[in-house]
Amino acid sequence: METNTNIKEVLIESAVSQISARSYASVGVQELCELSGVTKGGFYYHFKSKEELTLAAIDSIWDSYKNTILKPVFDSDIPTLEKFNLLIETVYDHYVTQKETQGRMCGCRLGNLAIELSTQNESIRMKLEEIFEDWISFFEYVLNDAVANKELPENTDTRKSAQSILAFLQGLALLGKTNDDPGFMKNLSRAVSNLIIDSDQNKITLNNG
Amino acid sequence: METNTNIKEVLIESAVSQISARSYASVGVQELCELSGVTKGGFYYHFKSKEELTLAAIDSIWDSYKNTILKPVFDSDIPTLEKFNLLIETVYDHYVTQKETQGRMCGCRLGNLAIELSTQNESIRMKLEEIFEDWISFFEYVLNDAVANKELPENTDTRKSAQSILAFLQGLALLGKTNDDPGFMKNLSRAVSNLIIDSDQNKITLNNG
DNA sequence: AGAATAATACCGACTGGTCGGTTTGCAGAG
DNA sequence: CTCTGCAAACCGACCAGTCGGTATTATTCT
Repeated sequence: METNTNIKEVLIESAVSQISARSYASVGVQELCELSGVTKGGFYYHFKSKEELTLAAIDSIWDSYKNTILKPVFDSDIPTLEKFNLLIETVYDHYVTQKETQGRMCGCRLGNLAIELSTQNESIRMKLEEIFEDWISFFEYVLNDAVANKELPENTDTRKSAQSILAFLQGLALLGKTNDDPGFMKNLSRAVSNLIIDSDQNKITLNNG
Repeated sequence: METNTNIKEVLIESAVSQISARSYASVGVQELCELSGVTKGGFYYHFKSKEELTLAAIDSIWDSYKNTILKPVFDSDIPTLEKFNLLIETVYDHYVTQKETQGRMCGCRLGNLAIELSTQNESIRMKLEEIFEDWISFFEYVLNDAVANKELPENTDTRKSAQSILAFLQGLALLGKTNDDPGFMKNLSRAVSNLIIDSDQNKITLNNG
């Protein structure tokens, strides 16, 4: 007999959308089952717990962020610094769309889970820690490339800069969510590049600034 | 008979510490009562709901942040830009202490509630929106002062800069919480001042940079 | 081939417990 | 005798997770 492979995927999709729109705690397994046309038994046949489903949902969110935001932006053929400006603009557009389609600005799906669950669920915390590390490493790699291409000076602290940029993104998402308004990111695309610093914590002086 | 005014305060204190260490959803009214030596009847005599207690807890947190962090830092007699550097260092110390005393890095208590509840509880969301607005206005006021004192140029975008600084703080707290490590803020004190931008979104060129 | 057996994929009623909140009881002060 | 300031018992709703059962397919044995 074949597994209906859709069940897992449909449940993950429901989990992503519901948990993102509300919170982990407020979304019930029963509710997820009803939304997905699955019974409780079906759920627990495929996932051993709500936590396990959430772990799968987190992977799915991260894949989606990489494919729909990071890759398009950083594969574009523009100078490195402009890529980071474009990133902010793309994320801004993303949140505007979110607000239009869901009626709400829900912030970063990973940041939301990180804050809600980091002190409560160690395996989820660890997964998110790894993902944020991937995210930071990705930025770091891009910046290292820019150093190699002489777009940035040798003494650029690419690690700290990458961390700062992710922190800035997460913070803007938090404020945007609180105000239910993506506007916090508007007109800040150029501000990100200010977070690229050298090893003495001074801002990099740009050629094209 | 006199109201035991301690009950409200003790409950608020318990709520602040428990909700900060875990989450709003995971902390029960019953539990709060037990920790505070109060019965449920007592609780609901003083607060009409868990939400109302939380609203009071949020006020208490904001008061505490203002008195123990913002005032000491910004009342100090140093140049404006160094105040922002000092802010980051002070917040870092705050989180280090938090981790030592509670065994956990729990992030910003207001940011945590903002992310968990903004999509679920409109009155809490509005209260946090107001508090963040106060916070931003405070930074903005400090920056405006610096412009008036010629510490910053005329065309400084104090509003956007203030927003960016708060976002950065919140983002660093989020990453720190996820990694259960305040280290993200270490050696970033000088980076904040990079977020002070002019009306063309260029970083302010400093005299003392 | 065909019967017997096993494994898979799923169903939905049910369990023990927790939730926020209510109702009633009651001691002491005015 | 009443009103305040609680205490204690209680309420229905809901929670994640379990369990006995079933239908369908795969495998083994003859």
